[in-house]
Parts: sequence; C-alpha cells; structure tokens
Amino acid sequence: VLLHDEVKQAFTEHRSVVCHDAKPFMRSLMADGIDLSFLTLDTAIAAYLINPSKSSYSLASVCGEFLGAEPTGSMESDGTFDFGGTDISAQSCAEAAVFVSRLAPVVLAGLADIHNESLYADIENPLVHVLAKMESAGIAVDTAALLSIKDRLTAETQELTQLLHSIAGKTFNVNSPTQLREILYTDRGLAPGKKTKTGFSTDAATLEKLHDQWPEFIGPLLRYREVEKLRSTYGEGLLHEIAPDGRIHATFNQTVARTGRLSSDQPNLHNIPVRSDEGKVFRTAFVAPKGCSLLVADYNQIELRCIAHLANDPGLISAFAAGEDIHNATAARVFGVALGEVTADQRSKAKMVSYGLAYGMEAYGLSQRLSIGVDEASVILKAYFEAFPNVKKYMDDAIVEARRTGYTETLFGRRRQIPELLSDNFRVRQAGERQAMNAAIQGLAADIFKIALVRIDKLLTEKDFLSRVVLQVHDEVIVEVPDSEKEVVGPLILDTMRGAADLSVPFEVNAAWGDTWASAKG
DNA sequence: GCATGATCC
DNA sequence: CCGGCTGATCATGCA
Repeated sequence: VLLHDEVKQAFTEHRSVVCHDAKPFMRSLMADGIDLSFLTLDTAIAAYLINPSKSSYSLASVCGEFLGAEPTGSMESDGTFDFGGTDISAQSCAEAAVFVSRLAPVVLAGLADIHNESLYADIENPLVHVLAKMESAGIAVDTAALLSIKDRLTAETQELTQLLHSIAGKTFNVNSPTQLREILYTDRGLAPGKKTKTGFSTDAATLEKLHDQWPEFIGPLLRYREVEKLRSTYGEGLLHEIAPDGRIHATFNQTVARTGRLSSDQPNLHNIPVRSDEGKVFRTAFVAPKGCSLLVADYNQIELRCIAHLANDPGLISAFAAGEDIHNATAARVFGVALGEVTADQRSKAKMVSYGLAYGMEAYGLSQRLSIGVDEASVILKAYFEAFPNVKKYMDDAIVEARRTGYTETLFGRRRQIPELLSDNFRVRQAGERQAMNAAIQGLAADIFKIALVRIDKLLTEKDFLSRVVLQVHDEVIVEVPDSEKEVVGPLILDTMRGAADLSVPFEVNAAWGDTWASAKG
C-alpha cells in the first residue's frame, strides 16, 4: 500500500507522466492536494486526434485498435486514485499500466504520421490540466434562486396540465407524444403534418403550423413544452448537480465532439438557455462568490471570421476589417442595396444565411430556418454566393479535397475523416458533404478557442493571480475574478483571446462584468 | 435501449 | 426525386 507522501512525490516530481484519460485522475489527485502537472502523453487524447470519430476511447478499445490486444482486467477504472486498493484492483491497474506503456510509442508514431505533434503538445496536452482545474473549481450557484425559479415553473406546468386536460375533455400525459397524437389527429381530427418513424410528428414546428386550427389547445401546449423543458432539465437537473461546496462541477470532455470542440456533461453547461428571457433567468443562478465578479468574454462571430479567412473572401474580410455590422454588410451585398438602406427583414435573412454557412447549409435548411419556401431560399442562397464567390469556391473545394483524401484538416492540422462521402446512400453522402464544409470551420474556431484557454490559464497561474476560469462555452469563457484583480486581469484576458491566432481578419471579443452569468451577458 | 423533442453553439 | 442543416446532452415515454 502506497503512502500519500510517496504518491505525491511520484506524481509531482516525475517529469514525464503518461496516462490514458488523465483528467479524472488529475482531478481526483487535486482533491487530495496533489497536482499532477507533468503530463506528457494522454494516450486517449492522442487516439482521438488520430481519429476523432470513434464512439469510445476507453483503454480497452484504443488498445484493441492500436495493439490488437486488450487488457483482461475486469475492473474498468473510474479514474479516481484508490489509496486503500484491493489486490484485485492493484493487479488490473498494473496490467493497465503495462498496456499504456505499450500504447504510448504507437500513438506517438500515429501523431507523427499526420503531423499532429504540435497540435497535441501545444494545445491538447496542456488543455488537460486546464480543464481539470476548471472542473475542480466549478462555478458557484445560488441554490435559493434556483429553487425559486424551479418552483415557479412547477406551478405553471401544473396549471397548464389542468387546462390542457379540460380542453381535451380527458386526462392524459402531456409529455407523451403518443397520447398527444391521439388527441390531435384522432380525437380532434387535425390534418397531420410530417411523419416520424413511429407516427405523426408533434414537434414545435409542426404544432406551429396547426396552431390556427385549434389555438386554445395548441397555444397552451407549446407553452407547456417550453416550461416543462426548463423545469425538468434546468430546474431539477441543475439542482441535483450542486456539490456540497455549493458549486457545480461539470465535466468537460476532450474526446467526444468530432469537430474538435469540447463537450460538457453532468451537467451540460453548454446549453443553458439564453435566447428566451424566461430561460435566461437560469443564468442568474450562476454567481460570483462574495468579493468576486464574473468576467464573461466571448468571441464575436468567430466562425464567420474563420470562413472569411479560409475562403479568403475580400468582401467578408473588408467588412470585418472595417468593423462593420457583419449581418448588415452581408445583407447590403446580397440584396444589392446601400449599407444604410438594409431593411430589418433583409438583415435577418442575411444573418440566417451566415449562421447556416458554418453548418454546410443548403436551401432546404435555410427555408426551414426562415419559414419560407425552398425556392425562395434557393434564390437567397444563390445571391449570397454571387456576392461572396470565394466562399462558394471554398465550400466546393472543401468537399472535393475531402473526397480525394478521405479527411478534412484545420489550419492547425486537426483531422476529421469523412468516409460518408463515399457512401452509396444519397442522404448519407450529402451529410458527409455538409460535414466536409463544416469541419475545417468549426474545427478552426475550436483550435483557436483552446489556444486562448491554455494561454489564459498559463497567464493567471504564472503571475499568481487568484482569478480562475470557471466555465467555458465554445467561444466564451467565464472567469471568477477577485475585485482587487479586475483592472489588471480583464484586459489581460481580452488581449489573450484577441491574440490567440493571426488570421486575415481581426478578432473581436465582447466582454462584460457581473455578479451573475446573466447580468454579465448584455 | 430507442425515439422524440427540447436546449445551446 | 429522395429528405433533411454542424456539433453536443438530457428528460421522458414506451416497448
């Protein structure tokens, strides 16, 4: 049995630690006051860079792929360090260690083959420690505020349930699409919209179309859906995740998203509502502790800027360089009007096209977003590509190149294989084309953001600031800053984010201070 | 365990 | 003509 001090010495003084999925382990050691800061290789993350599309990066599956053999140990590690381990766990840990040591040179060679050494060493590897610290810090939550939000929502769902039962003339489970189908399409005899695998759809888009045929029922039903989602996922869900220290410690996954982005679970803090005022209130429950403020800093239009750079499109580049309202500038070009003559409708359409671009948009998707016909959407899309011809060329080239090589690559060398491009199935192939257009864009944004995160942490650590990054949402960081450090730390963070990469367009970073995540968001 | 429908970027 | 937007996570119902 190892003593604490020996463990501490081993992990803190050994200059080269190789590990498979180091973060949970790091976080567990952190709780015991041990800082594993000399990670040199995480074989799970290396395997992810080599192919980010796998469904699992467990030690067994990675060994199976790279070594053709798997550990036999029955105990799968939960990543925590067990000071009082049994003989059985000691045996399987030892076996796992042997496998990791065999794996290391193989995945290193794999990284070298695809020229990912610096992507790994400069970005992904240091990020492990940064994320472990972020998870371990967690974000402070105002439990009372969260409870009162949840109670209000619960009361409203109960009222709405009563109302819907009385209008339908019977009691039923409002959460059941099956029972809703019966009421809408059988009892009431509404003309069904689109179908799902199991029957007629009852999703929000379908209900909106049916609204005028039975407004007194569908109105409250849509409202119920909205409120119930907020109550269950965010009200109940977040309350369950508050740790004894009054903070939420989510997990940030580094090997899940195929584009290179991070994901968050337990709980997912990447989809806390922001669009509706009603949902946004949950952000008031994420707070700064006494004596601190939250700095919320996010990249403005980072994906569009990536497109401008990658496509080398003069129109987009000059609009960004001039600091113009990008949707207004886009609309002016697309609809052929002067900057001052753009209507709200034109701007909103241009905005939707811009959002869709990063998703590998086609006319159908745009038509759904804008609630217009596919033919009208095609006209807008055509006008867009005529106004920004390099963007069109970039998208076409991305597909051709991905089909030729089998993968796409970001500026920093992050790869994503797209075998779907060779599928016989039209639908699958077209999904592959969208991925080919999207991957280098979203992936580059992810690379840049990860660089910023690593640099921000390095800066705060090296200069012994008490400020710490507590949350990250794709293009946004939330930093808990003691009031005494606000003046110094604020500008440092913004400068770091702006300087994370050197593209042909400048980065713009929006920043706001607040006592809660909500008040910080303009 | 899969399907549906919600949230976010 | 097909048939549906990138990437995620979670709650709930239903077989």
